[in-house]
Amino acid sequence: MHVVGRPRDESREKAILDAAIGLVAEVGYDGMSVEAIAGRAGASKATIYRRWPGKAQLVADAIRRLQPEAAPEPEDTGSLRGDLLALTRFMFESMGGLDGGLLCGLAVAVRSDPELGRLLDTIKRDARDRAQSLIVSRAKAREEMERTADPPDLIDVAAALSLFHVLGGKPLDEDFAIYLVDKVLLPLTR
Amino acid sequence: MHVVGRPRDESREKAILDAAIGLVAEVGYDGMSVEAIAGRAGASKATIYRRWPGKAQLVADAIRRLQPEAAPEPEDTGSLRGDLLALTRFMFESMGGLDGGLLCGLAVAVRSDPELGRLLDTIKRDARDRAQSLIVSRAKAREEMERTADPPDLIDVAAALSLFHVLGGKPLDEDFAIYLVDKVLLPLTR
Amino acid sequence: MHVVGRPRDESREKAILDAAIGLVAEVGYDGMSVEAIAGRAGASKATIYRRWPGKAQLVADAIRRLQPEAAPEPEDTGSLRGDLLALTRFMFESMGGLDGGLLCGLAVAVRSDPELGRLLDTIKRDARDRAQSLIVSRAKAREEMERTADPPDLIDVAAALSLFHVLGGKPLDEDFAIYLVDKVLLPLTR
Amino acid sequence: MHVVGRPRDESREKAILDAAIGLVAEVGYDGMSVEAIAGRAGASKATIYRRWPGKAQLVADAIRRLQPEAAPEPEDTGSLRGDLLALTRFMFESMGGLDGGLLCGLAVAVRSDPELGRLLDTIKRDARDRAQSLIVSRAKAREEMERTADPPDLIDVAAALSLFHVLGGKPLDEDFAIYLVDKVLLPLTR
DNA sequence: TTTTAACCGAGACGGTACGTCACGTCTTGTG
DNA sequence: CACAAGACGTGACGTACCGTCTCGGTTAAAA
Repeated sequence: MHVVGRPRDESREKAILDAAIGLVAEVGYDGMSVEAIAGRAGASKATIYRRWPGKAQLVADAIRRLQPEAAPEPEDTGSLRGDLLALTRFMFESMGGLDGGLLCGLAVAVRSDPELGRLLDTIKRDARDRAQSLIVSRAKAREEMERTADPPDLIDVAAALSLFHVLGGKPLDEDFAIYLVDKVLLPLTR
Repeated sequence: MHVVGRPRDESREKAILDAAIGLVAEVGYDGMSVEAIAGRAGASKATIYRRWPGKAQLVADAIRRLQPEAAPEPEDTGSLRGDLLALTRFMFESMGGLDGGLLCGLAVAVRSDPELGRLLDTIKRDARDRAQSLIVSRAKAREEMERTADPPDLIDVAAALSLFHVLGGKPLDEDFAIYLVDKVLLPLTR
Repeated sequence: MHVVGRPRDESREKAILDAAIGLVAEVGYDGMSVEAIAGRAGASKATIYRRWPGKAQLVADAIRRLQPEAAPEPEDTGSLRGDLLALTRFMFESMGGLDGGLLCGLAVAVRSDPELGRLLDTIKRDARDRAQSLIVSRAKAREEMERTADPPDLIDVAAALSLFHVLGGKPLDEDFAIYLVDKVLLPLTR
Repeated sequence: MHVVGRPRDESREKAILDAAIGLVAEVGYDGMSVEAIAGRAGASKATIYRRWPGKAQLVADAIRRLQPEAAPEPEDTGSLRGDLLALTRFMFESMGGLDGGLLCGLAVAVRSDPELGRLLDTIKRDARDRAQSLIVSRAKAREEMERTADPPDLIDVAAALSLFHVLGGKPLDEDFAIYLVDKVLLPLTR
């Protein structure tokens, strides 16, 4: 362990990740260069490579940071449909930055950083564990669902369809949210 | 239109696309070089760049070719569940090549060739128009579905979940097909 | 020997050589392409390669054509100095096109066509054989030179200095002609 | 001016120029590739293109380096003829590498680097300023030349004739040196 | 008159070099 | 030590040119 020498300037990390996120969104994974990240962050390549093993891992980390550290407690809207809509809208928001370009970065980065492969899980895992069970139990309490119902992972379905939607170049708007809830999620609870 | 000059050797196109597909599958989009494609195809870079504007578009085209030109008539298995399973298995097969590496190629290529964005549509469009309506009408005839039922685009849902599944690094196996049909597709028909 | 088939269109040769000369003068040997020659001549590459083995030989041929087929009888100006000046001016004229660009073409072409190496001889050979002896004998008749004088090849010297001059980027103007005659050629006759 | 950053490794320059000279001599300007220079120098194309704008300028620089930085003091041989012969032999030596291939490189490079056009001057400028005046003043002291004599630039003449000679494919040997001195240079001093 | 064979323009082909750019490593001086 | 700056080797990119080839079409001598 090193006990002497100049300590790392932890502010660099944020600057670099912010620059990376911005560039992924603007020009995509392939269109950006590590040099551009360094330039925008006012950092140097040496600093970047001292902290991350490569471009892919850096971008992976940057995307990871995009996810909210703590999904807020899903609010109780009073109905299953309302809860699902709120969940969908929240997911849209947290995927907001994930337009085509960012997803490409993700898809590529996933190759070099298998651990990032679980990011897609993470997008929904917390939500599922803390949201789905809550929403479902509320719905059962309201007797909107049968006690014995065992729906599939709704968040999986919602995330998958949203990803598919956005990959096709279409926007994650209210129309799609309503379609998603009324034609897919809600029927799956019955 | 050009009326004179040496005509293009159309056999080159197939050779080049085959080489591209092979390399995407073996080393991934980033790991392959245009020169390697040319070498494997017994072609020259000039020939490649005469036909495609760049690497991304070439790979996009190559992936496009993977799709079956004509989806076969979906067989009548005698039950809605059987039909859906057959459809799912067929889709898995036609997505077979789309492992992680290939999907990365796709994800990157999609950026430079918006038209490829509609590939995801194409994966299912024909199938939907000729399969979903057939399967649904058969199911209604068998009285497995209500006459008035209007399920969402089942193929959309199936494709989206499959893509999501494979992006997470998991295989498109029989277990997942059964989960997909029994927990998602079939419930959506009710 | 072929006795049947369409005979060559001899007009193509001139068109191609003219185009080649023009391009050498405009953009230099390296800056021009065989395709550009073909385009400017309204010809095709096949026609060019049917007649010349390569670019260097074509350019060599084109430069060769620049030389006058027959040097005119050098006029008798009444004095040795006048004769030498006239000779020098004539040489400048016949080297007129040989600016830097053209000389580069020549220098490169000479490598691939040793026969062209003798072009530099040709620039002066005829002149020497038919001019130097004439000028010298006239001068001896006028008693401007001793009967026994045996000057070096004046045209060699004139050509070499002119080439050197032009390679340095300086123009073959009247000032240089007078310098050449008064400071070099004339002294060599004494 | 840059005050920070890794300084250039000046040893690379020599390695690259040496490699370039070697290749020009071996295969000629056209026959060599920048990649070959890089390979032989143990350098990379990036390093080459960071220092020179292109192949022509690199070769120009390499040829420039061929010239001796400091022409040695011309020795006093005791006679004008001896001094001129010594000068001629020295010039032959310093032009030694300038065979056909190297001259082609020069001729081409001259186009892209006008400053190199003055290389031909440099071949002789120093020599003239420090040698011609010395040789001439010695000759005048020995009363081999008239005090009032004002010969042309002998080194110009010698260099021009030598260049012309070598361009014609003929060697710069002792025979030519003697011809040059006895038939041209010496007569010009009278 | 028909055949025949070489010519012509256009332009695709395999190759090879060009000059650019990015990656990830390294080597400076400064704090 | 960390850091900014930036040179380094490596290697892919996309462009341009070379010299060859294959087309459809033309032209004149031979049959």
